[in-house]
Amino acid sequence: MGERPTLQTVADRLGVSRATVSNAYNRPDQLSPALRERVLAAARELGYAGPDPAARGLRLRRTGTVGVLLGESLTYAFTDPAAALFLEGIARTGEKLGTSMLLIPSPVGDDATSAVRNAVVDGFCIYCVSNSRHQLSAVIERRLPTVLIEGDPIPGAGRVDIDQRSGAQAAAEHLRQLGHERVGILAERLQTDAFRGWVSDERLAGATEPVSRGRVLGYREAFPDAPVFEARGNRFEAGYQAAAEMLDAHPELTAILAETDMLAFGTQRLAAERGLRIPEDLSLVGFDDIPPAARNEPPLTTVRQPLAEKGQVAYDLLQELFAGEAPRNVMLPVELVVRESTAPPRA
Amino acid sequence: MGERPTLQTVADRLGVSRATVSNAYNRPDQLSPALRERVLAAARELGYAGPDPAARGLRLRRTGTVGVLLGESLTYAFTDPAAALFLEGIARTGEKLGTSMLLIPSPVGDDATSAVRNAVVDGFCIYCVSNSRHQLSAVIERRLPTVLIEGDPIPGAGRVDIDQRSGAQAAAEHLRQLGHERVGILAERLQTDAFRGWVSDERLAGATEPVSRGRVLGYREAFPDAPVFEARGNRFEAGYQAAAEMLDAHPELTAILAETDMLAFGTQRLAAERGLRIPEDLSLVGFDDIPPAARNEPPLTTVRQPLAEKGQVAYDLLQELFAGEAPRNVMLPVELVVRESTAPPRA
DNA sequence: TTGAAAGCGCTACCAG
DNA sequence: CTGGTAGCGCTTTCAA
Repeated sequence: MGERPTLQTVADRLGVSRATVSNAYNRPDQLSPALRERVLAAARELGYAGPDPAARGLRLRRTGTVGVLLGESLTYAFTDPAAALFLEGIARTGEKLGTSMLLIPSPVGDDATSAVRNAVVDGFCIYCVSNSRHQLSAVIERRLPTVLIEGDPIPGAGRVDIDQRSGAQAAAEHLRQLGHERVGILAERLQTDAFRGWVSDERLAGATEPVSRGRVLGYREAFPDAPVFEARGNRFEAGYQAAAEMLDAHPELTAILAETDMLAFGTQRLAAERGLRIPEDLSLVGFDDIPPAARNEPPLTTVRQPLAEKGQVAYDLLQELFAGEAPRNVMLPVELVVRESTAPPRA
Repeated sequence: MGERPTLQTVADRLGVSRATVSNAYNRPDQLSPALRERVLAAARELGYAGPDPAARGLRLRRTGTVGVLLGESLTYAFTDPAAALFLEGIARTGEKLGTSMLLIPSPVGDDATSAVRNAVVDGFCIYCVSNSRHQLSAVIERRLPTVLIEGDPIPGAGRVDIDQRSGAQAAAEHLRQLGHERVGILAERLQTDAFRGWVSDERLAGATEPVSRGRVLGYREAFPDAPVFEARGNRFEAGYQAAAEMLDAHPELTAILAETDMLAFGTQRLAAERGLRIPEDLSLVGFDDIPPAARNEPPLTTVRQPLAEKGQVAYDLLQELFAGEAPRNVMLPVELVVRESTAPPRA
């Protein structure tokens, strides 16, 4: 114990200079293998774990870590399958390069930005953080390479996106072609507030959340008069409750367009409790195509987006920025996947 | 652009000393509010984002980040619900304190340890990493506060654990009391190799993975002769395939004890395909009580462990170590949850 | 091959 | 309340 050993400690022990010890770790070709071995042995003996990462980071201006900001609480990362898959994509790519991934919380406290300002990272990935302007500007101030995922553009930052709107439109069009005319739309947060309830045209027009805005507008393109209910949070229960209000107010509906698969699952549960069969009594459409969608009973009609690939591409764009290249925008394809939760409306 | 501004840049601009600028950020009570405001304004104007985290970390020997090691690939974090819930517990606790969480990969490459050695963190949480001895010793060498989750003890490290063995034993005993005599056990990795297949008594005796070892031995306590099949990976498909081999070889079985809920789910799928009803034709027991277990059809009998709490407690123990307290061990309770996937064997 | 010296950007101490 | 000063532990020329 006692003093924490440093490069110097090891150097002194061997009677060599700090530089030599440093080289033993970072540039093995700069010294004889025998000496290197001696250095490493001495280090082991002294309990020296190698160059201190903080000091190294200071000197090198590089840490091998990318920071990830999640819009919601950090717990979201592990709760929402779509977010999890995206992160898995990032993780997988980082893993290949041996880089770590720093999950940065959005504390509700007074200084939401301190975690951003203190993050020892080489760059940032921002996933749906439009709701936390402060955090966003803290990231921008850091002037580090940054990639936005499904967010409104920021100058200098790369972007990876999917075509929310045309995906949603295709799904709605699918319902229309089946003969549906009375459909309800279940939305997730449209603005940065904590609203929950029926969505007015004004609210929809003023929507600030890019994902929700794109999807709901896409749905509305096929069904301009469809009622829209805004759930709070992308969770099963939120979908369940939103569906309840929707069907209470509009028992005439023959189909539900949910903004996400999670909301669709909640809707399905409610439908089951009310004795509505899917798709015979009610058609149901989701968005995302998270893995459970295909395993669902009945398998869910939904819009597939390449979730893991999104993470991978985000990481690649970040690499490009590290390399000094100009920021790029990438638009990933979406695809309507028709399964068995949609059918023509009852006669 | 150009030069990245530093504390000094801001100080020069205002004609004050570095210390004053530093104080403006870190000790607001050390200077007049008016001056502080001027400093912050100048910083904003110069595009200075606040003290550099790397330099700060070097000076303070503290970073506000905890490193988390996952045994498997990092993707495991987002794939396995039990791991995800544990991480959520950590995240939630960290979020309160405004600290970030660094996910450290276990690259398969030559230097599995570089990510550990380069991690700019105040401490580590180790989740099931017994399979990567190199990484483990790299962590130990760092001599930072460390907490082990369900791992074999390390001197100086805190530990949070659950009583795998008695939980498993209770589950097995439950089957015995229902009248089962011929049961099969589905295990997950018992040793650090990539084995998959029937488990000999020798292999079981030499099991190095604490979680699997505890659970399987617990199951075996009630059924000393039960055949054990080792799946590769805690995944749905692995459970499916393991169950297939188990039931092919032992069609006489009336119940399956799975080491995890995930393996149980895979087993259920296989059973369904073979026309075996649960629990009428086959009783099924899991372990973990991940959320889908309760929603399963039929609801799964399993052993509940407090997954999120495990993360929370781990974080708390780490805090204690930061505060200089002695490392503690905490054993969290498990509880058999009898649902509808178990019943007496057919006559 | 090796070693001496110059910082990377910051905080904390101490004297004003 | 302010401003010098002394490092935190490291990497990297450059000269030997």
